Amino acid sequence: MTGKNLVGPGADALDLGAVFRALADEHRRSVMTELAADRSDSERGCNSFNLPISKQTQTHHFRVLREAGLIDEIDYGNRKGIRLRRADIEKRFPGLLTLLGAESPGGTAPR
Amino acid sequence: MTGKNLVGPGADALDLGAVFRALADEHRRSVMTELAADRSDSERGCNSFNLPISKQTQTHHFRVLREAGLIDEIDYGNRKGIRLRRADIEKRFPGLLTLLGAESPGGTAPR
DNA sequence: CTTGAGGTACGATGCAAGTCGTACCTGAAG
DNA sequence: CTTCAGGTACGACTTGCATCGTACCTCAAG
Repeated sequence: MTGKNLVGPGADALDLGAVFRALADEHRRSVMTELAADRSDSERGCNSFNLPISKQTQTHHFRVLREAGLIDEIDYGNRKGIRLRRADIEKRFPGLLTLLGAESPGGTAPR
Repeated sequence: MTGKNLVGPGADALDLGAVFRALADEHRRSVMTELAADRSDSERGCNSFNLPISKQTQTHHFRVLREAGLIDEIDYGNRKGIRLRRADIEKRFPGLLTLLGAESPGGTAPR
């Protein structure tokens, strides 16, 4: 079965404020950082991120990311797929995804 | 008199989370967009931004921007100067300031 | 059919953040 | 000196948001 894509804003309708608000949360940013690091942009499951929060809260965070236009959520009924909207983000905000890789200076250096 | 520079984080200590949280607010982002658009990086006064908020709230917002490492605040006693930390930002998060110029598609023109 | 895992909807809660009122400080101009 | 504009400190208020509890839905495997 193909599953239907849950709606998000169009590529030209991405709002910088919504994007920054979405990326302001640590959990959502860690998801985006993982997605941005995988250049194959393969579809991922919701619990492949090992977020230390309840599933209700995960639903909330993924919705925020989708409504900001950063990811697609594919609904399969009893499970859900996550995919980065790399092309749309790069078109609208070029360089944003690269920024997520600069999270810590020199990779995972101690503080 | 020269005025003393209020303290902010070092260039290598800029935190992406703090930066995104700072840019999530519309008023702070409008300030940063204005600063980023001025390539001369001249020092500006606090009320040269015409923010539609009280001066106490302005004090709050400029402090958040300074503590995120995005601006310098120069204290002259009875007034204050604001300057963009362009070099530090570009070194730590290259492309971030360019992103602020992409606020609305096609410059500032409505569609 | 029943069961169980993945996910959502709704509401409640606790905390962080934006806003402003009052009072006070600093320095320049009278 | 006094006056006044720019700015800060503190507190109160309000809103937004992250979090989770309870209940319900969907689908696949028994």
